[in-house]
Amino acid sequence: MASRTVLEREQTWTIAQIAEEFAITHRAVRHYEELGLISPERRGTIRVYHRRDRTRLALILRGKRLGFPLEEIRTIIDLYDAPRGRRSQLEYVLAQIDERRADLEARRRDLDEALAELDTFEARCRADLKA
Amino acid sequence: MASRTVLEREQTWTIAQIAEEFAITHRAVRHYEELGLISPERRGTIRVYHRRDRTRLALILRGKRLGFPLEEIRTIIDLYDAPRGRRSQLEYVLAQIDERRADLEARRRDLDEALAELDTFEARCRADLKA
DNA sequence: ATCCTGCTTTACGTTAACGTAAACGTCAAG
DNA sequence: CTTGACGTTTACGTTAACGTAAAGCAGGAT
Repeated sequence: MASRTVLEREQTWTIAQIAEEFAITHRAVRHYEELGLISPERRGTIRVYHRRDRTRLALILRGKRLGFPLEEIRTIIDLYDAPRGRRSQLEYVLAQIDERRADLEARRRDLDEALAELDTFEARCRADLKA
Repeated sequence: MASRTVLEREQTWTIAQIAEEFAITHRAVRHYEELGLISPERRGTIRVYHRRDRTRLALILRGKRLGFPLEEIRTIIDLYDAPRGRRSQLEYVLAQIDERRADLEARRRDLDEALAELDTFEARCRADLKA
């Protein structure tokens, strides 16, 4: 094995690696950038992705799985690294968090209801099987 | 108060009432019908909605809130009143149920993670406030 | 008879989230 | 030096889920 650089000077990734790892296309990655969801470094013309971008991508994809539109996802994840500086800002952020939480909890209620219905439905099916 | 019909001969609704009650548009209701998600009775040319349609609409809207595409929602709710007759059918349905459950549970994991992150993020904000 | 209200169909428009193709720069390997 | 392998921009295409007219029927009120 080749020796590693002793000072790991912050790892970076290419767009191909990112796409591969997150199982999406280059196009999708650039699309998220167009919408301002990520903003990779540029070395000349080429995009260079850092851990920060990967974190954001993970959040984006989870947001998608949860059914949020990309624009909304952007405002949400922007919250996370907003400059939590002035008091007014902080209070605004806290309010936003409350909204988000309410939204997510409503979804969880829906989800739990759906799961419960699945259960009772499965029970009916199993009963039919024995008959 | 006017006297009610003693034999309540199964209540029905017009498209306007349905749209109003579920807070959606006539267009959306018809759209769901085009995709085969509901199939109201026809009296002449006019659509007549029964309780069955209302049940389905509720399921549709919940599916939407959970981020499922309409086509998928259709196959799901069709399951609910599939002719649970022959054994082979039943086993197929049970398999489908398992898939659905896996899907929903994955979503719940995502959701719970998101909520957890919101919590820790809120904590950080509150800490900043005291500083 | 005519007008209004509610319902209908037909059909084109719109937004979101990419897909897909074209056309071009670049750098290391053959 | 030319050929790939990757990367880039530009731009039109596509699917989903309706929105939005346009145009017409049907039955009750005026």
